[in-house]
This record gives sequence, structure tokens and C-alpha cells, in this order.
Amino acid sequence: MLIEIDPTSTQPIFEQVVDQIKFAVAAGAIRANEMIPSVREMSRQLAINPNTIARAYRVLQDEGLVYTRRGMGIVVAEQAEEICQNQRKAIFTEKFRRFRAQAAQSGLSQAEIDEIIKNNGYMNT
Amino acid sequence: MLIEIDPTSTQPIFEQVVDQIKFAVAAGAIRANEMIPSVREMSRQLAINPNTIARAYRVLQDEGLVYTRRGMGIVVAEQAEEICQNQRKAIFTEKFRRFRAQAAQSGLSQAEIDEIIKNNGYMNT
DNA sequence: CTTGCTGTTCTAGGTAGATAATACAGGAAA
DNA sequence: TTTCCTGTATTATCTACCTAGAACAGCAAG
Repeated sequence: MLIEIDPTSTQPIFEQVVDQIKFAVAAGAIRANEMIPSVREMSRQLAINPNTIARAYRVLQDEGLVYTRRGMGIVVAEQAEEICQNQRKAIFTEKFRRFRAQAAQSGLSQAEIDEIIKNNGYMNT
Repeated sequence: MLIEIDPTSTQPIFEQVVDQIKFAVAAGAIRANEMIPSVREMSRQLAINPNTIARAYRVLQDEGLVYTRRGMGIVVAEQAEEICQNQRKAIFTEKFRRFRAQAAQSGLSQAEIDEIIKNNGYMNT
């Protein structure tokens, strides 16, 4: 499972962890009934405080995406993959909408916005 | 000058204020040698603490986009419009690049990303 | 049993952002 | 002059996020 944390982002670390795990589940990198890395192991991998990881896991648990087995670890729930796939799409749709709205509100013309999109990866090579 | 603050954003308020003023200058809503609303007036308009506005203005001043006249107010610098236009473009290019990178890293396929962009305002209507 | 790993909980401290209230210095205008 | 508005500075308080360290409960495997 590849997880990358951006320390320069204003988005809280625990939220980044939550999103990244959702993405990993959505992508099929972790399947239902499989275990995700323990709090302490993930803490070591990302060089982040265990409490921060634990908070992220608590969020996932509250959303019903994972359930816990004391002494064992945390297991991905049955319906998690489908839920995460939908959430992933929703997350990025929302992100893009915000980008568009802000760009328009900033006074950038439609043409300028399209140019930014075109020059940075939309539908070519 | 139209300024909108998004309280749900993780971006700090003072940063939002900074960006919005830059956008207003870039769009020509405020021109060189014109004054921007006073700390207290802007504070009233946005219902935000004067200290937060003052901090935003301090950033603008440190960047040389505005200069202050005690007792008078804050004035937009000569070269501000050009600088702000370049920064505006850079800001949104960077935002879009982040969006693209995160979307790709999440496991979304190129086709799915293109679909999100297409269905939310790119090059139609 | 003991050992070692789980997740969980707790207290404490540090930092950044935002708010609140106050005070000061300087220019404009009466 | 006085009055009123500027920007600026200070102090205190609150919250969220993050870190740190310790302790506890439960399960597995030796």
C-alpha cells in the first residue's frame, strides 16, 4: 500500500491518511477482509505520531469502512470497496468544482482556465 | 471589490483574503494608486476579526504589492497588477497540477479523470 | 503461564490560526 | 486645537492539530 503525506498541505495529516486509505481500498490495493497496517507500523512507515494514525483509523471505523479486532488488527469491511470508489469519485469531482469556481471568481477568463487545463494533462499524451 | 471567504476551507482565512485581493487587483477591480478598504472596514464587511485582516495586509505589504500611508490607508503599488496577474495564473496552475497528481495517485484512471473534467465545465456551453 | 503484538485511552505540551480588547502613533479635516 | 479615521502593536484566550509518553485491555503464539 503506497501512501504519501504532503506536509506542506493545509489539509490535516489525519485527513490525508483517511483519504489515502480510501483510495487504496477503492483501487483494490486492499480488499475486503484483509488487514491494514497496524497503528504503530503505519506510524513508523510514515514517520508520523501513532496518535495521529489512530485518529485516522477511528474515522474509518466510524464510517464503517473497517472494523477492529483487538489483538489482531483492523480489517476492511465487506462493502468498503464500493463505498470508497464512490467516495473517491465524489471527492475529486468536488475538488475540481472548487477549482473551477475559484478560478472563475478570480477573474480568469474561460479561455485562460481552459488553457491551464489543457497545458497540464487533459486529454493529451 | 467582491471578496468571498470560505469558512469550510482548510486554507487559513488570512491566506484567503490575501489571494482574493490579489485576484481583485489582477482583474483590474482595484488599480494602482487606488486604496483598498481599511482594516476595520474590511473586517466589518467580511465579519472577520481585524487582526486577521491586518495579518493579510501585512503579507501583501511584505510582498510589495501595497504600501501604507499612516492615517490614510493602504495603497496599491505601481507594478501590482502585472505581478498579481502572473501570480493568479501560477496559483491556479499549481492548484490544477495538485488535483491531477492526487487524482492519478488515488488510482483513478485517465478516462475517469477526463470524465470528471468534461462533466464539470471544460469547454462546453 | 509469559511474551509480544494488537487497538484504545489518557494526560501533557507545543504550535498555528483566529478572536477579543486595548492602546499607541500619525495624518486629515473640522 | 480637537475629532476621527488610519495602521500598528500588545496581551490574553480559545480552538484544532500534532506530538510525546505512558498505561490499559484483549488476543495469539511461544
